[in-house]
Amino acid sequence: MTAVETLTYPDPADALDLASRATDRDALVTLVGTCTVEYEGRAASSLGLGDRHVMLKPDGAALVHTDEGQQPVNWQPPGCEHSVSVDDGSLVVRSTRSSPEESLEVVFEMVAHAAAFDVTDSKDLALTGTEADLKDRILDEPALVESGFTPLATERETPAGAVDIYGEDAEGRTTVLELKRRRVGPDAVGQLGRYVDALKRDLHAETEVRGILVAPSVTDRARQLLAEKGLEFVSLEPP
Amino acid sequence: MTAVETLTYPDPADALDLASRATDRDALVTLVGTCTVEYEGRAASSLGLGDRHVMLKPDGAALVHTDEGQQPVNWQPPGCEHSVSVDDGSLVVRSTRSSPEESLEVVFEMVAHAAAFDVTDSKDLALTGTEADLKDRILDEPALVESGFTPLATERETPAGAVDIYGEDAEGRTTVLELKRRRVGPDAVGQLGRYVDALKRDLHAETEVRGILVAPSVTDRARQLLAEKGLEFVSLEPP
DNA sequence: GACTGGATTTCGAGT
DNA sequence: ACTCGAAGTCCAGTC
Repeated sequence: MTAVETLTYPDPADALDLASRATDRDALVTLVGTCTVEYEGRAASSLGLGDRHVMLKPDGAALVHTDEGQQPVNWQPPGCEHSVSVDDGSLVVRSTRSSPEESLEVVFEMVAHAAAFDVTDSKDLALTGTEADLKDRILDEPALVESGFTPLATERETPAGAVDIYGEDAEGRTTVLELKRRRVGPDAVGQLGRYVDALKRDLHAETEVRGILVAPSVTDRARQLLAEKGLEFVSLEPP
Repeated sequence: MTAVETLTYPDPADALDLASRATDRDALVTLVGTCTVEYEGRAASSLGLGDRHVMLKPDGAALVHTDEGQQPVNWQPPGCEHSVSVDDGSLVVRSTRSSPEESLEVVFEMVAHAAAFDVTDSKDLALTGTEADLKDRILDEPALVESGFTPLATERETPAGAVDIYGEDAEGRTTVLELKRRRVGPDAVGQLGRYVDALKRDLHAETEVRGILVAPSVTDRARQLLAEKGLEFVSLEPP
C-alpha cells in the first residue's frame, strides 16, 4: 500500500481528475455520493436517486453498494473497461464490456467522497470445510461411508457428467457417491440419479449400480425422492 | 447524505474512535489497509497479510474486498454484530452472528484510510429481463409457446414443488412449463421431470402430462436428457 | 425457523 | 468460448 489519495465533497472536475488518474495507474477507486444507476446487458435495471458506495477495481470489476445487503445493488464483472467523465456538470462512471455486451452507468448528483488506493494482495486464501475436504475425508477412511466400500476413482466421467467418487461395495457392486458439504434438497438427488442412470446404461444392462448421497442431512422432499429412485443416503460432514 | 468523516493513515486509536462512533450511529464504515482475515463458521478460512478494503454496513453485513474479483474474499451476512477494538496496538474488526455461529476477524497491521458515511437509500431497483418477465410474456401471448396452449395457473403446487406455468394444450392435455431466462443445462430438465412425474402420480395413472422447457436455448446434455424423459423444448427469451 | 428455487448468480476447472 | 457443478453462495417468497 503505497499511496492514498482522497477528496471530500469534491467538485465533479476534481473527482474526475482523481478517478481518471487512479484508473489509469490501476488503483482501486471508491466514490461515495448521491447517484442514479442504469444497467443494460444480460438483463436491464434502473435505480433512482440514492446514496451509494461505488468501487472500481483495477481488474475491471465495478460494484455499487447501498447501506443494506451483502450483495451489490448493481455491478459489473471483472474484465470491464471503466471510464469516468463529467457530463452536464455531473460526474459519470461508465463500465462496459462486450461478449456479452453490457454497460453500467452511474450518474452522481453529488460526490461526497472520492478516493484512490494503490493496493497489492498476494491473495492466498486457505479455505477448509469444502466438498473437497469431505472427499479427502472419505478417501482417507472409506468405512465412514460403509464398511467394505472401496473408492476406485474420483471425478470419473459418465455420459451425464463426472461422479464425485466411484467405487464398489463389499459385494463388489458398482457404487457411486455424490458429496455435498451441507444439507441438500431435491436437486442433489436429481444429480445422483442422473449419474446412476448413465452408469447403468454405460455398464450395460443388468449391472446393479448403487447411488449414495453423502451429506450432513437431507430435506424431507429429498429423502422421498431418494426412496423413489432407490438411492441411499449416508450422513457425513466435512472435517 | 449528511455527514462524511475520514482519516488518512490514522493511529489505531483514532481509527477506532471513528469506526466505533460510526457503527453506533448506523453509518457505513470503510477501512482500507494492510490486514489479515480469519473466518470461522459454516466453513473456515485464513487469509494472510495484504491490502484490502473492508466495508461495515449498518445492517450488519461486512465485506472484505481485494483488488480483484467481483466477490469479496471474505464477508459476513447482514444481521451480524460489528465490534471494533485495538488489540496489541492493532485495529481489529470483529463481526459475529449466531445461528449459525460465525465470526470474522480482521486485524490491521496498518490502516491507510478510515471513513464513515451517513447514507440513505430508497432502494427502488427496477429490474427487467428476469424469469418473471418471461412468465408475463407467455401469459400475455400463450401462442408463443404453442398454438392452442392455455395457461390455467402459475406456481401451481405439486408434491415436487411449484410449477412455473400449468395449463393445457389444444387437445386438452395437461401441460406444464418450466421457464428459464437463459440457456439451461441438465438441472432444469431434472426440475421439469420431477414436476411432470409428480403430476402424473397426482392426477392418477393414465393421464398424459406434457412437460415443456421454455428457455433461450439448451446445452447438448440437456437436450439429450429431454429426449430420454420425453420432455419438450421451446426457444423463447424474456422480452 | 426450514424449504425451495431464482440469480445480470460468480467462480473455477476441464475440454 | 462453452459446459458443468460448487459455493461460507445470497436472496425472496412461502409455509
